This record gives sequence, C-alpha cells and structure tokens, in this order.
Amino acid sequence: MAALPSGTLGSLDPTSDRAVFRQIADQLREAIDKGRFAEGAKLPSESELVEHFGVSRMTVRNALSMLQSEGLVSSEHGKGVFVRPRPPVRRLASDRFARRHREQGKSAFTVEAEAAGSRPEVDNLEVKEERPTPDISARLGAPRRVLARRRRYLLDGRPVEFATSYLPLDLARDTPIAQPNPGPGGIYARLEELGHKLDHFDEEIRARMPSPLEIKTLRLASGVPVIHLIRTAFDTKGRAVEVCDTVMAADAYVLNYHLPAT
Amino acid sequence: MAALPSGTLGSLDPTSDRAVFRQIADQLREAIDKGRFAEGAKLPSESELVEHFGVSRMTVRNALSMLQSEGLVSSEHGKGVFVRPRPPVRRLASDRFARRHREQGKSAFTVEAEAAGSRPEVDNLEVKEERPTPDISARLGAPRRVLARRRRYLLDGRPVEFATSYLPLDLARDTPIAQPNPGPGGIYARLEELGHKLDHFDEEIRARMPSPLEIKTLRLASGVPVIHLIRTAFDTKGRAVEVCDTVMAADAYVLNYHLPAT
DNA sequence: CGCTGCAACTTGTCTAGACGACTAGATGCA
DNA sequence: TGCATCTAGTCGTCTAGACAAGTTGCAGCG
Repeated sequence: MAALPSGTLGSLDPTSDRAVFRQIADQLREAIDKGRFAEGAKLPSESELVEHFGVSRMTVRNALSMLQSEGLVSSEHGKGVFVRPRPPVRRLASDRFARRHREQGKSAFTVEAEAAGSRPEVDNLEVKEERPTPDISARLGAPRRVLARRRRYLLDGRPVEFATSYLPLDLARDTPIAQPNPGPGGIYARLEELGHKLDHFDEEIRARMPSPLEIKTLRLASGVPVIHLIRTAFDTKGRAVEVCDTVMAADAYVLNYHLPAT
Repeated sequence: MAALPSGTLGSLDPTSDRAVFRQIADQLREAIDKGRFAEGAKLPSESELVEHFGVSRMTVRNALSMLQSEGLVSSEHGKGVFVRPRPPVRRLASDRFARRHREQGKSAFTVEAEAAGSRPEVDNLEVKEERPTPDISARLGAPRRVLARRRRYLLDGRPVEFATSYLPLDLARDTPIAQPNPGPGGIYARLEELGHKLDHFDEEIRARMPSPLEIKTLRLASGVPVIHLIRTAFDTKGRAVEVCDTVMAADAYVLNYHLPAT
C-alpha cells in the first residue's frame, strides 16, 4: 500500500461540526474540481484514505458514495475509484425535424452521428400494436389502439437514448409506418405522404433520476439523471398524429431551442 | 417496536445472487410503486426492517440510501423515512417571453405563480459589475465587463430556481437595468426601450446532479437533479444582448417547447 | 392548567472486523 | 514462447455494536 502523495489532501478538523465523512468528501471534491485529480484519474484507494485520515473503512466508503451519487466519480470493482470522464455530448437542435433534414435515405440520428465522427447504432427495434396508457391516449385524442415503435440508440457502443413512438392505429395500420424500417426520411416523411402534413411539434421536458430498468437499458453510472422528453406531432388539421416518448442519458445530451421573440 | 403489517413486504431469497440490500430496496421500491406506501407515508423504521428481514442495521440503511439517491424517499432525522411527495410543478411555456406577457407591472414569475395559486417570492437580489467568465464572455461577444443580476425564486417558501443575467456593461450601465428593480416588464422591456428590439432567444438545456452549493441554495433533497438552462437573447441586429444562466430544481419544473414543422 | 423534563423512538455517525469477488501483474511450468 | 496459476490489491457486502442527536408524547411538578 503506497503512501498518499503529500499535499494532495489535507487533514480533518476535529473541532468542526461537519461529519467526518463529509469533510473527506469535501476534500476529494475540491481536489477534483481544482484538477488535482484529472478526468479518468484514479483516486487513492480506500485503504490509502483510511490510513491518511485515520478513520475506519466504512467512513471512507460513505464519503466516496456521496461523490458517486453526485456523479463525480465512479467505482470499478477490483480496480479503483475514478474521476468520471465527461462523455461527448450530443446536441439536439430545435430544427432537427425540419423537412430539409428528411431528404436523405438514412435516419437523422445516423446522419448526425456520422457527421460528428461517432459510430451510430439502433437496436431493440420492436413494432407492435397496443392499448395506449391513459397519458398517451389523452395526448393522441383517445384512440382505442395504437402502433408502438420502440428503439434504442447507441453511439460508439454506448446506449444514449431509448424512445417509443405511438401512432393511432387507424392511421398507421397497413402503411410503411408499421414496417420495421419505414423508409427514407422516417415516419414523419411517411405521415406527410399519407396526407398528414405536419404543422408543429410540442415538446415536454423533465429531468429525474432513472428507474432500475432505465439504468440497465442505458447502462447508466450512478449519479447520472435522465432527461425525459415527450414530443407530440400535430398535422395542419390540428390532429395529434404521433407521440414520441424519449428517455436520454443526461450526461450525453444538450438540448438546444430557438425561440422567436414574437 | 411494533411488528410490520403482514403482507406489505415479502422475505429474502437466500439463493439469489442479488445482494441482500438490493433485494430489500427492490421490495420497498415495488411496494411504493404499487401504492402500498402512499406519497408522504412513513416507511417502516430501520429497526422494524432489521427485525423483519433478519439483517443488520447497516444492510437496511444501505437499501434505504439506494432509494434515497433514486429520489424515491427522503429521511428526516428523528422522525423516519418517508415516500417523497411530488411537489407541484411549474410549467414553462416557450412563449413565456412574448411581448404580450410584458405588459403587466409585475414580473412574469409573480404573475404566473399567482395565477397558479402559489405565493411567489424573489430574494438574494444582487446587481453588480463583474469580469465575465470565458463562457459568458464568448456568448456575449467578448465584452470586457458585464452587469450581473442574480436572484432566487421561491414558491410557497420553497426555493425552486436561481438565475443570473449577464449584460454587456456598455449596454446596461446607467440605465434602469442596473437598478435592483428594473421596472415593469423587466429587463427585456428596458432593452427594447433602449433600442435593442429583441429578435430571438437561444436556449441550451442540460440536466445533472447539483453541486453542494446548489443543494444548499435550492434546499434540494438527495436524489433530485437540476435542470441547467442557459438562454441568450439576440436583438434584431444579431447582437447577443443578454445571457441568463438558470439552475432549477428538476422536480419542480416541466419545460414546454413549441416547434413549428417548417 | 401550563410547563418542564424525562423516556422512548427515530435517524446520523462511526468503529473494527470478516469474507467474497474481481483485476492485474508476477511467477512458474510446459 | 505461451499459458495457467498464484498473489497482492482493489472494491462489494455484511455483521454487531456504540454513542450522538432530533422528535414526540407523557408523566409529574409548580
């Protein structure tokens, strides 16, 4: 067990009211913020911290688990605790559904990812008919049944988002939309071909901690929230023709919106 | 120490690979999801869980701290662990900066909160001149100095958001914008009076776990992320006239955006 | 009646130790 | 050389206990 490089971490203040494990977390947090531990760098091991601060192992682990739920570090069994690197983020522009982006044969996700130098993948493709949940039903104007299209998106092998599109079944049945691959330009291009000229989208954004299923599906580290986006597409007659429910790893996304000042 | 109501929680599977504290967390999570513990209800105490599952207290605490960092429950010293109630959310519409909302004498936040039946407050008002950070500087076209306006917003006594507006100093100095209260319609109304007719806003949205300062300022429970919104306002000449950096308690907000299909 | 203070119960913090499981590098054998 | 094995180091899980500190309700006192 190597000694800690001197000067990296200070010592505890026994007169402080602040709990010992919080003081240790504070010191590690400050060291990370100031760059004394770089992104991806290994923190001192638990036993080194135990020796340095003269506390028991559970106290050190308590401090580390604080940093972990803050998203600052992540631990790897058998290896150590590491400063969590910031993954490259995907920027979503508010014009990403503009018609001009629908010309290509590939999906918007694929085009954009390749332009950014990443390797895109789409998996978990599932297309099926369902009874809508009350929420989806209300957004779509209470259809009895809907077509649900589910998929997961990955960048360079890392899952970043999964999404389900819901369409009223009377609108989508026996059309290319019900096929696994709906063809160039995606389902929005198909909807317009079917006479549903798109007028506008409403997006609803929340952020929260992920459910266990979401942690598994997106392989999320602890301390990473998700962005939950629900988009409803309306045609020029004012009918809601699609609802897309998307859950994104928050550390992989920045959303951009352009608002006219009217 | 009262016995646990029978049937609320099951027992452990000793043959399972899943760690004991995870099994306990799973059972509590399921019970909460299924409504067997209502919002705001008290969970069984640690000693009751210790007795029920026949494990040590640290194992129970480990399970509870999982649920806490998921945002499902929050503990109160001396009282117990409670299912976290969902606070009322504030919806932000994408037209919230439209000129028509600027007519009133009160701020948009105040008007909207009172319409929703809440008691709004604004505090921590601070207006000062500063040297901009590199990021703010780049967004504002590299001014040497900026005017910073900081404030915190509360609903019914609960802090929900704090924000800082940055304006190039040459534009804001010796104007009502540099006053603590900039007058009816806020700084956007003043900017237009000064000849900077607003053209559009760009908003950039991220979600992440809060820093210790943000936890303190917004009095955040653990397991609650923040939404970080950076808005830049542009005038009709294409100049960035304001950058507003906002941090919101994610459990108090839903953001709504309206996107034309162009 | 009102108030104080105690008792019981709650979560918060910390200790000292044990064993398990995973990783990575060194060792030694074929 | 190539591979299997060993070993030291790491984090993961769990125990049994101690004392601190906040909350609540009640008994008893003035």
